[in-house]
Amino acid sequence: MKTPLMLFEKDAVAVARELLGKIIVHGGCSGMIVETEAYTDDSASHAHKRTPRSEAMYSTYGRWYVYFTYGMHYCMNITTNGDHSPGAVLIRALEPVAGIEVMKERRKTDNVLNLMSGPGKLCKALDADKRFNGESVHGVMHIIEGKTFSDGEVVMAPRIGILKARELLWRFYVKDSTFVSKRL
DNA sequence: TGAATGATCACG
DNA sequence: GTGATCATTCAT
Repeated sequence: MKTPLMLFEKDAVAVARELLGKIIVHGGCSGMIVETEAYTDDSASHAHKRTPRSEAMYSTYGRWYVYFTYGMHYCMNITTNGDHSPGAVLIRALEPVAGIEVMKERRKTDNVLNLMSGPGKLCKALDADKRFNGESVHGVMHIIEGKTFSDGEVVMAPRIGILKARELLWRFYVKDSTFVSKRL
C-alpha cells in the first residue's frame, strides 16, 4: 500500500518520526526505514540558504531529494513541508528486506548488517542516485507502508555529522534495530 | 585517524 | 576562476 502523499505535507521532524517502519522499493530491492534525520532551514541544513541545490527542499513535498557528497556518495531524502517552508528527511539506515543478493553484489560485502546501515551505503545498495532527484516518491523508486513503531521503541538523538544545532534531537531510530548506522 | 574524490557555494 | 567545505565510508 502506497504511503499517502499527505504524510509528507507535515513538518520534517514529524515526518522523520513517522517514516520509521516504512519500506523503500527500487526494482527488486527494498529496505525498511530504521533511522532518519530531519532538516529544515536550521543552521546545519542545506536549506539554511536558498540555492539551486536546496531549491528541492523549498519547492515541493513528497519528492526525492538526492545529492552527491564527499566526491563519492549519494544521500537520499524525502522533501516535506507543504507550507512552502523548506524541509526534508534524510534516510540514514534501512533494514534489508528484498533483493539481498543483488545488494551484496553492489556493496561488495556479504555482511547483511553492513548493507544499508548508512546514508551512502543504502543508496549504493538500492542503486539510487541523482536521476531520482525531484521525482515523486510514488515513481520508479517508491515508498510503501510497513511496520509501525510505538514511541517506546524509538530513540531521539542529535543528528550525526552535524556540529551546529546539537541541541535539536532530530535523529530518530529504532531502539532495538541492529541495522542503524550508529547507536548512542 | 586520515585519505579518497568531486559537486556546490561564496567570493571577487 | 579559486579555495573551502562537505547530512560519508573504508582502510590503516
